[in-house]
Amino acid sequence: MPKKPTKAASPSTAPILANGPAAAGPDTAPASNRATRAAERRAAIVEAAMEEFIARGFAATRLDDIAKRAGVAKGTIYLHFKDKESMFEELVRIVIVPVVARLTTLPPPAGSVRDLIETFAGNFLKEVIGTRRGDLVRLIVAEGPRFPSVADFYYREVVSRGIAAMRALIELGIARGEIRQKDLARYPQILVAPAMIAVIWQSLFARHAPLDAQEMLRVHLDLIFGERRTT
Amino acid sequence: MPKKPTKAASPSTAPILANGPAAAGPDTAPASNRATRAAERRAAIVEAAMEEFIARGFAATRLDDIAKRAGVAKGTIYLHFKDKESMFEELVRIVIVPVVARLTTLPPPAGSVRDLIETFAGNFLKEVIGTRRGDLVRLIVAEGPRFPSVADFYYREVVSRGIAAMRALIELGIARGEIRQKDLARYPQILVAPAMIAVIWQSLFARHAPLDAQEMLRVHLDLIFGERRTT
Amino acid sequence: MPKKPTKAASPSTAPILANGPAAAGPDTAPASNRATRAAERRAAIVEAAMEEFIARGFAATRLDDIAKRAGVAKGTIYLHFKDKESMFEELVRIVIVPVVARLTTLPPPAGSVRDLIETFAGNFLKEVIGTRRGDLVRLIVAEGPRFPSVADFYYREVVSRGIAAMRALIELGIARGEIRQKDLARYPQILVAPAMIAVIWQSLFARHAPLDAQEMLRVHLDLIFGERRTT
Amino acid sequence: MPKKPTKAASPSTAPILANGPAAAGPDTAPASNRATRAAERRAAIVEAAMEEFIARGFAATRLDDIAKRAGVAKGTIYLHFKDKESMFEELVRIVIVPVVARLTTLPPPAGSVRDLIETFAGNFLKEVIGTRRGDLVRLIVAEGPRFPSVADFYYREVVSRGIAAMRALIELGIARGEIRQKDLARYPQILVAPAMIAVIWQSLFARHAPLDAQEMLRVHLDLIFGERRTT
DNA sequence: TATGAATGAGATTTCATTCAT
DNA sequence: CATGAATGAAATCTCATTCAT
Repeated sequence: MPKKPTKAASPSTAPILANGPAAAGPDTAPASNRATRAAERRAAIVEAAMEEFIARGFAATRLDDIAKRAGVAKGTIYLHFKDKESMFEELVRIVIVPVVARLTTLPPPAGSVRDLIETFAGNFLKEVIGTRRGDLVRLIVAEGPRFPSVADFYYREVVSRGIAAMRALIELGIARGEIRQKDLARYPQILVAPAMIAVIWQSLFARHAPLDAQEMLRVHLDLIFGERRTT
Repeated sequence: MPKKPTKAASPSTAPILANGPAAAGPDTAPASNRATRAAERRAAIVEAAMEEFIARGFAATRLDDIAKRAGVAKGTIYLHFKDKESMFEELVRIVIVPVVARLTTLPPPAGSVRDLIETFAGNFLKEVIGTRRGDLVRLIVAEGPRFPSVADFYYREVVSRGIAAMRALIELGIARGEIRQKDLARYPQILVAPAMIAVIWQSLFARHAPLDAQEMLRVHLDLIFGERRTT
Repeated sequence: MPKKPTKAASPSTAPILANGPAAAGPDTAPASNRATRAAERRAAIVEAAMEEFIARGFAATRLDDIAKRAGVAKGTIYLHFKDKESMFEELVRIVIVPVVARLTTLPPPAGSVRDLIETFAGNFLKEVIGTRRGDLVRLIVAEGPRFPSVADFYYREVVSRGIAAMRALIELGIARGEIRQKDLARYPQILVAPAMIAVIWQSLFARHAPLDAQEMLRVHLDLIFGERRTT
Repeated sequence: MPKKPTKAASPSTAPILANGPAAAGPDTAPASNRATRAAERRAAIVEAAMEEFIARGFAATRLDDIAKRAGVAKGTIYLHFKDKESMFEELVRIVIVPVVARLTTLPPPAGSVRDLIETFAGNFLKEVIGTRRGDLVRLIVAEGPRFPSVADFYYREVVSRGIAAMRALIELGIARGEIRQKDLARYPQILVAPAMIAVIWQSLFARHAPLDAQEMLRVHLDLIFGERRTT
């Protein structure tokens, strides 16, 4: 087995769960009450588990390593999660839910559809491609078949909503005359395909041939909206 | 862990390695000489290992199951492969090489570029999406980061060549006036992105929302070549 | 292979590590705190491993048997030792160190050199020949070539020191006129050779022809110091 | 396990079984008839097995390696020996018998007892210490307890005879007035002890502190016979 | 007679899970 | 609540032995 890279492969070292004091690492100043401490520990476990699962996949991840990285004892993990499997399943939920929550409170749709999509793609580039969150996508692709509940959840919460949102945007674009090909609304996957490819490419082939995701997405949007006059 | 489905999840039950009598299953009539028998066993192991790796991933696959499925004793595997890891690495090579070989002996480019690509895409649909070979792509995406040599090999043998071939086709399309957007040649990934997405979609979400890959690819090609007059 | 004699061949059943309550067997009353219990288990493993290694040699010893004999689970061994090999290497150190420690705190040299050596030889007879410690010497002879680190350690800690001590005694004997042959100081091995032979003889040939080691050593000392007038 | 030294540790590379065309290596010109060929193979197996057993001990020796070294197939070994165990037992006999045979046809006792013993010791030095045959002695010491039949055989054929021969020599020396200490005849082991120590020393400690066995034996004989006037 | 591919019991080692402290 | 030593089932890998060729 390729020896364990103690550090995750991802260039981004920012925690996958970002926000609030509860997400702080284990060496933070001791919080006031019991409940807070427990929440901190739980957050540390989630964070650590995510890193390990991303770096090694479900089966090859050791609870020992998660515990070490989270700065807790092995037994502590079992106070928060039933077992390794359900930990993995819960984890995906825990990590994805806030992301979805943020997406559903989108900025108000202003400007052209292309601008909307470009803004969205820009965020996606910044926050997903080449980050831990991108690795999470790859993790779900990798483990999905063995964790139908994970695949189900991901489809329900992320994919189906994303597809619906894209379809709405496309239809808006068609209605406004920005997009000429009506059939595109039937396959919103086409709109996001290059972005997904970019995510995977970064994980696997970045060191062979770096990919300028931003520029690729621009070319792709030109294909859909027509090339821009001015830049 | 989702209890082991002895049968692979893949809908296609055709062997991933297709050709010749040597690839026959273990219940074939006994062949003449020892060398042939050995080759048969080896092929059975490769076939069985591929199924198991696809169904469970590298770490969760048991050599015991591979042996059982191949109809050989556990020790026999070690006559053909050094250990589990190098078996996995060799396996990917063994399975991919003939595919690449077939691709490089492509039919002579005749007709329009769109026709060429459509023919190619048709083959791809038939032979990859929803088949074991598609699952293999997903497996490589899943295990690539832990098996850099596999990712390297796959990039070198499949991805870089595929990208080059696509770029050549795109440039031909541009030269002939079939494709208007010149920038596309810089990102051939855009051309194949929907096909890759289709592969992954089939593995993960087919039961939630079946995807008509053929139709999606047609829409995508319309985007690139312009919509067809007649259908 | 001569079927496994569950009990060691050695006549002495006293533990090779003698001292303190921590060395007690597994069926002792449970001690107070965890650290003590862990130390007890470790001691039990060391004791059991020594017995098994002596009885069967390194390669033929099964960790299963060590675990059974020590009254612990197989996995427990790996909490204390990295693997079988380093267990063996550590074991020799663990067992030898206290012996060496005791030897270096020798009784103050009093009386004639011959008396000194006879006292020493007497202790050696009682504590080494025909005991587990004697078997340990044979074990080191047996496994030394395959465990250079063990041979090194044994040479450094035991042999070179023993040789040096014997040389000092011989030179003292020469200076006092008790020993006439000056060259003996160049080969202190001659002084201890019969004792070593006795150790090996007991392990291998005792049942064919018992050897009165004590008497043999007396004859040998007569050779060196001259025969005693009275006895 | 200390990685297998493909070459034996012994400095002497001469075969342990020395003589006659039947002992020739595997790449000798093909002999005339079947029986000869079979004898050659058997000899090659014996030779190879001895090397491997000496280098690794009984349990750690692989039949595969013996076969490879002997230049025969693994199955061939089973045409000559029942199994690994009885191969080891027979081996010791096969190797030792001719040695004993040679010893029993000793040169006629001429000259002083000391000269006799010195001649004998000289041969011993040349033919045993630091050679494969010396390693064989160590092997018997190592494996004896697990192979009582080997220890028995060795005691019967070599040790008891050697002891008897030494005793006879000692008694002759006493009768002739060369040896003054009469008790020595009761412990002929004392006579050979330094030689045995030298054998073991070479195997284990030669690289830490080389031992001039010849000189040590001379000093020892001086102890027994008195120091020589002239040299 | 000789081969060496195949076997499968058995060895070492790992690691998710438990539970006394 | 938290711990981490202990467990033991299960995994990988080895190798003496067999047997069809």
